[in-house]
Amino acid sequence: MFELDIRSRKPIYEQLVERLKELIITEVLKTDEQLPSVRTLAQQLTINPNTIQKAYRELEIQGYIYSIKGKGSFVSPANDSQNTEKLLKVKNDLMKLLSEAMYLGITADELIEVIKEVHASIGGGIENDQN
Amino acid sequence: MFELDIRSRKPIYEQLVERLKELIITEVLKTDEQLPSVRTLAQQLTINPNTIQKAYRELEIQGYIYSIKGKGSFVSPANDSQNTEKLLKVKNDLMKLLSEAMYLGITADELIEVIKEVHASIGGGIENDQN
Amino acid sequence: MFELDIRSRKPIYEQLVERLKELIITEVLKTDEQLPSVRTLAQQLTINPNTIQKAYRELEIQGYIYSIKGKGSFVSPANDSQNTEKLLKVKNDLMKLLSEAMYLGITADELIEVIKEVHASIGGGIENDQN
Amino acid sequence: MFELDIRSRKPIYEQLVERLKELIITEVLKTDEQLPSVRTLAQQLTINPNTIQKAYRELEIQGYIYSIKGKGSFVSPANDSQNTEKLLKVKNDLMKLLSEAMYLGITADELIEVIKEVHASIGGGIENDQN
DNA sequence: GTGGTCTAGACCACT
DNA sequence: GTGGTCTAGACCACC
Repeated sequence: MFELDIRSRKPIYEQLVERLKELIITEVLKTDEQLPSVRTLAQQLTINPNTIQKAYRELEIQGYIYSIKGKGSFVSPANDSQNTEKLLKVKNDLMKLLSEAMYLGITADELIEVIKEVHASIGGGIENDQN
Repeated sequence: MFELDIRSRKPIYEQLVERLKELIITEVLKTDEQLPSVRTLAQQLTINPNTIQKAYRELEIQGYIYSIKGKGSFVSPANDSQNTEKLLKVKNDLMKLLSEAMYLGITADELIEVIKEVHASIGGGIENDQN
Repeated sequence: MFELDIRSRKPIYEQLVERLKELIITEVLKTDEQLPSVRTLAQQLTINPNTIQKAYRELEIQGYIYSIKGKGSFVSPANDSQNTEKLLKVKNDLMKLLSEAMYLGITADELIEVIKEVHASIGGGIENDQN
Repeated sequence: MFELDIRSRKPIYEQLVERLKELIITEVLKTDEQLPSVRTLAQQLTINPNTIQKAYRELEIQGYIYSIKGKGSFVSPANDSQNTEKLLKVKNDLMKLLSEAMYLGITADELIEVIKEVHASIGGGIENDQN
């Protein structure tokens, strides 16, 4: 469920935040569902509880979850602004990466192929025009 | 020309690398053109020369520039030998990012728009659709 | 353990990189084993920590070690994904060097001897001749 | 005749030294043959005369050439110790590179192939066993 | 405690 | 004057 890469240069807590965001956005974790407790998760992932704490705090700040003292942490109701904000960021990143790919000489065919591959592996989620 | 955010969590040298890459990709800086000298740029940005050094070194490793002791730093030609492997990496990143975008529900129209925008800002470098 | 020549024309950090690579290749330092901390090693060698840093960073780029903030630096597993391209580069270098050796009149016997020596000091890692 | 790589990280004068050594060892430049004058070569390669000077001085120190004031620079008589010394260095480098290749998992077959390729492109210069 | 970034200032090698 | 290396010492982020 959580594929943490201990060797990555990206801090563990950031990996956790990203992964949990993804689970929330894709609604694997549904609104008001309880997240695993800090200690449980720490034990499961053999990771320092402080690290989990930090991830949860970050998620709370960003509005993805809310915590109730003595009870635990829960998924916040979906918020459109979250999604659109993220989409904007992703589109921006996409532009940067596309620029780089084009500079390096990616061909239109290759580009199409990449898109098709992704499209197949996801299986829709993108409205397609004619196929 | 260089908008550095000294307070950002992103290290200054990384910001520099990104910005310079952008200038090279968009061909504001052209092949074999000389970059500002380490010291000059350092003075201009009121930043330590070592920091500029680090950025230039990183760009050299990534193949975007080459430096010659006693002469200066210059933009590498776009079609280098190591390009193939770099393209492979970028294509991989592209797939990840596209997956994410599709998960978040990017529409085909938006995607096309992004591609067109990039295409316009670079001005070819990708074999195109209808000429 | 580390014989650094402070007077050599070769930068200290490069000497460090070479030496550490050697230790990793000969498996004196084994996969996931922790390297001495930047500060510790700096003190031991009476060298500035930044210099050690630079060496470690270089080794990380080359894929021989990985570093985790707050934890330390560790030996990367030998068979990494990026291995193929590295092998290609090394094979190329090997060809150049072999050409030079042959020009200088190295004999087949000497060549075989070199290969055997290396083979012995590593102890396999190459599928071998007769077993 | 001189393929200098202006973009290489290796200083130009070193490239010159290496190239000239090679020409002398392979006897393209024969004993007591006159080398091109500093100015001529500088003009030919569109390089600063000082750089040529430095290369010639280095070659003189290493005993590959001798200079006569007012006449020019000439190839020194072949010296066995030069060759053997260089061979030793090359063998050492070969060992390092082979170690690395093996660590990266080069197979015996690949190694043999590399050797054969070089052998073919040189066309002997190595005493061969059976073919 | 660990790695990572940055500064200020020095020195060297190369052109 | 250029890039490149090194030091001494500071501060931050992470675990």
